[in-house]
Amino acid sequence: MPDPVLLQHQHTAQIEPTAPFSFDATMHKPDHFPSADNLWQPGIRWQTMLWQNTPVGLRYENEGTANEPCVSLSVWSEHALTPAFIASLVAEVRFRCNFDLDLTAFDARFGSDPHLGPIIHKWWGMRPANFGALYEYLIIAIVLQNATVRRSVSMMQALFEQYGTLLAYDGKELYCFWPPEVVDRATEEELRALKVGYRAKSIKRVTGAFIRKEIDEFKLRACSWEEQRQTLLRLYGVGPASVGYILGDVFHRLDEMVSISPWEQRIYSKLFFDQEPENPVPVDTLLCFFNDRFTPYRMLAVHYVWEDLFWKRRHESMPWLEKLIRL
DNA sequence: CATCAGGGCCCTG
DNA sequence: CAGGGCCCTGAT
Repeated sequence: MPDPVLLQHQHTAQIEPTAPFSFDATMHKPDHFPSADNLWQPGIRWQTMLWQNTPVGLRYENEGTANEPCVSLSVWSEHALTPAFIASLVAEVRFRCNFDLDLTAFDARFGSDPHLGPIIHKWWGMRPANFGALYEYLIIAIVLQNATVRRSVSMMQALFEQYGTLLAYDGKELYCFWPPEVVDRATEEELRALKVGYRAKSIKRVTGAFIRKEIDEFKLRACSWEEQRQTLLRLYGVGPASVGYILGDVFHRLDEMVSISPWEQRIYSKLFFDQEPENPVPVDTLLCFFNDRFTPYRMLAVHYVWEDLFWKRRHESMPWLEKLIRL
């Protein structure tokens, strides 16, 4: 391991998310594969962040309750930060973590639903969240493609070790994502040496699109849902499955539900129809069902059921699920 | 040892 | 619009 960059300056800010807010169910997603840029324990999430080209180490801490939410955000940096920098960073994490999401309409509509209601109350205030930048999510999406979880983890780790920056703060050592310029300078062969295989080409070309400013995360936020979809689909190596995740997680499209991959199909079949994975419900049937039941919150509704399943998995073994996850 | 499919996507015919 | 190929890895 390289010598970490020691972050010695610490700033703190208080954030009050909208109520209701579930800290743990929002700030930790048990279905995400572990990656060296973050760490979680109940009540605390550590997360590195490259903001305005400055690597920082974040610690989110729960200091509130579901109905009186309060998050204390500590920011570690190599050099002292200006108030303007902190302010823009706080605004950005408010967006990324969905701290301003208003769940009241969703809760009112589905809170007494026989299936969804109990799950909503169990994870009261949970919201979809994404802790990184669009560029970073794209890299993760590419690394996820056509690979088992174990392999995705090792590809991501190799990329961090080669191109990321190791940060030391708050007694932790975590990698920070690289700016696109760093991977832009790398060759495809260099990437392939990290065993990312044919994904090297996608990583290079997506990185190039950011370098050439063909895509801008902040401009894209203001675009329509379909404009966002088309812009993302134009990226080489990014198809409908990756775009679906990005529209939901990065752009908070709570009704996104377009593509269902075979493994998701089998899990949905079990969760919503109690069908065994061997003979799953057809994708079209699932899409119609979600459409009828959950519009305009198809992604959000499914997110609750999905996350509930993966939280359960932490202390309950579910052999049918283990088979589908393929570690 | 060989073969195959995996938490997709591109490209070709 | 269907299907082969793609890097690698682990399961069979």
